[in-house]
Amino acid sequence: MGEGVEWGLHCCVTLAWLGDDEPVPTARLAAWFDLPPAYLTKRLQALVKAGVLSSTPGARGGFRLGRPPERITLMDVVAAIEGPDEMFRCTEIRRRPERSGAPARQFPQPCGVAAAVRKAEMAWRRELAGQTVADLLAAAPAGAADHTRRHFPRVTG
Amino acid sequence: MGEGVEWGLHCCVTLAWLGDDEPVPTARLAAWFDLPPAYLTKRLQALVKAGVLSSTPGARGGFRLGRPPERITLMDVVAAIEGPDEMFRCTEIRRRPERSGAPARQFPQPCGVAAAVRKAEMAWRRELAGQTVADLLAAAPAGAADHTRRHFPRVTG
DNA sequence: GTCGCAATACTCGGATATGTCCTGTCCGAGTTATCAGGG
DNA sequence: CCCTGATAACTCGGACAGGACATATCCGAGTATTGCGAC
Repeated sequence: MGEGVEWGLHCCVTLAWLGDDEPVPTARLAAWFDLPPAYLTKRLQALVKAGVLSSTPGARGGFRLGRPPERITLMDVVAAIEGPDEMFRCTEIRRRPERSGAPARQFPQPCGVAAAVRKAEMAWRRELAGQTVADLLAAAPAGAADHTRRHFPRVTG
Repeated sequence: MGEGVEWGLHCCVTLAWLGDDEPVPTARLAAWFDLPPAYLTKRLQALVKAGVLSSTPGARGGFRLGRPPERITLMDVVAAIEGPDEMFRCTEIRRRPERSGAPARQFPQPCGVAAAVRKAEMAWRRELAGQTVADLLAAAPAGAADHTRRHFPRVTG
């Protein structure tokens, strides 16, 4: 997993705390978390394309949540940033004996090995899809939202 | 996930089918699956170090299963090949506002974001640990073992 | 005031370095079986 | 028949090259707000 996932999730939580009265520019988020601004922008754009965030261009523009926190699952964020492809890619190794001279056979689909690993992968995805940004907000300590709302605007971007 | 995982699992299944009367050299496995021999060796060595396989040096040496298939979980193979580190690494982004001028706070440990993702990661690991190579053998089609035993020795390494 | 115009502050998308890790190869050292030759 | 030594067949570990992908930066284009000046 790239670290972009961590960035994305923390940005979502922060945006939720700040509310969506007015959009937050990337420069501020980058300054807050001490991240490279240009690169963070790329990641946020990916979240916009997935509908997790919405962006408003122009002066006083920036990013805000694309929908309420209860409807943003961790799976949404991970999928948007890491890309849609699964972590286990079956290259059909099992068929290669044919290249090496063995006679062709009937193979069940999918490959048993691939199916087994994918079962685990589905558990991972299901667990991610079962948690929302709202859950993260609920689990955060009491003063966290206030602390953010108080000091975020003061950070020099 | 690197493709080494697929290699490792298929090799385990094949080794199980071939039985452990006599060890199987890497060159044969590589020829069977049409894989780069030197690189496959590296992966098998990792499995040996984890106890999944055992190796016998010298002429007529090679690899065989390190323990019965029922006691080799998919987690064992994945951990041996992919390494012990978790896929999500928390870099404690949440603390960085302090660097940017915000006052220090008390943070719960672990970070809520990290905990949420790790919960999903645990589901993935649990699912992998719940399946063994023996399960893969049981799920394979009827003739697969025979087919392998018949044609494997004929492949020119 | 208000209309128009320029400057500013943002996002968006693409092009481009840089770095890190996965993939793949090679070589030397150690270990064991096999085999040939001499007693 | 047995002992000995050489050869061959393997694993093991490290060093190293190449390429793919993640990381990071920069620039031009588009868009909205703000502010200024003229009427």
